[in-house]
Amino acid sequence: MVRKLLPLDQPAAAAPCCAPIRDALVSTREATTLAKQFAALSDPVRIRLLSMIANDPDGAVCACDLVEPAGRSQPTVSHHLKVLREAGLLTSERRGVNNWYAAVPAALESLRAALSTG
Amino acid sequence: MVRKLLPLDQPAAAAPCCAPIRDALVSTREATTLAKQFAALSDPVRIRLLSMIANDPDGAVCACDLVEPAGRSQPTVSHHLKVLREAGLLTSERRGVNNWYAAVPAALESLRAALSTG
DNA sequence: CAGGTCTATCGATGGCTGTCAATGTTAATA
DNA sequence: TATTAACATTGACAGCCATCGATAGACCTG
Repeated sequence: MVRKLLPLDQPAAAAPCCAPIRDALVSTREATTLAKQFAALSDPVRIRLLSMIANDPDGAVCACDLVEPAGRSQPTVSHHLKVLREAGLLTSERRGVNNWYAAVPAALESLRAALSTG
Repeated sequence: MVRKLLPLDQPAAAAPCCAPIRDALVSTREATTLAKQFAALSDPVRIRLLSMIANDPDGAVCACDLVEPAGRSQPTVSHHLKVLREAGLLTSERRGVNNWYAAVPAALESLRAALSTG
């Protein structure tokens, strides 16, 4: 956790994927999309990683600073970050040797919308 | 899907379990609780089951009416309903031979809160 | 009581997943 | 170029999970 550069900008917005669960009947396709996103949140290590990143005052966190607080090995943390990124909840940007991760607020908002009424 | 009785009342409210992910750092214990709840939503069949139940005009659905639309065997549907019930997202009530399932709006609201900012 | 219906449970199975050690890859530095 | 640091990928393994057929239990009806 040595050579750092600048944090990255806030990522672009993500459109809501599906109709709200409590608003209308969810199609099989929509259900599959939603299930994948919720699956990304179905691990306590990933929840904590996302929490750390989303609450960072700079808006982005170097991967090197996530290994120790996560309490897992470096490959395992890298794996979890990849899952969160592929679910659209995180973006990553390489800056020199470091990899900076930022949350995607719109993606969380999209999931919130799926749990809402109307 | 024959012998039916009356639907059940709306279930009691569920208190929010954890601090919002985007509001403060989530502890390991909170992360585990949240992860379990999100895991209940990490399957497309369960998403659709929850959607069907939460959108029912009567507020409750007989399990017998969920097997065919779920597209899974009766034991599989029973298993998924159990997962949703144990996650606090559904309640069940036996009425004669039938088992009626109802959504727990406060539980969904609790998950929404975990994804909110502030 | 006998028979039928609804639902949960059991046992088995194939696939997925979290984890780590080892290795590969990329980039900065001497 | 050689070395070091940061990070991803691979391979392996154990545990979990979705699924179904078979079965059991509960309940109504005749």
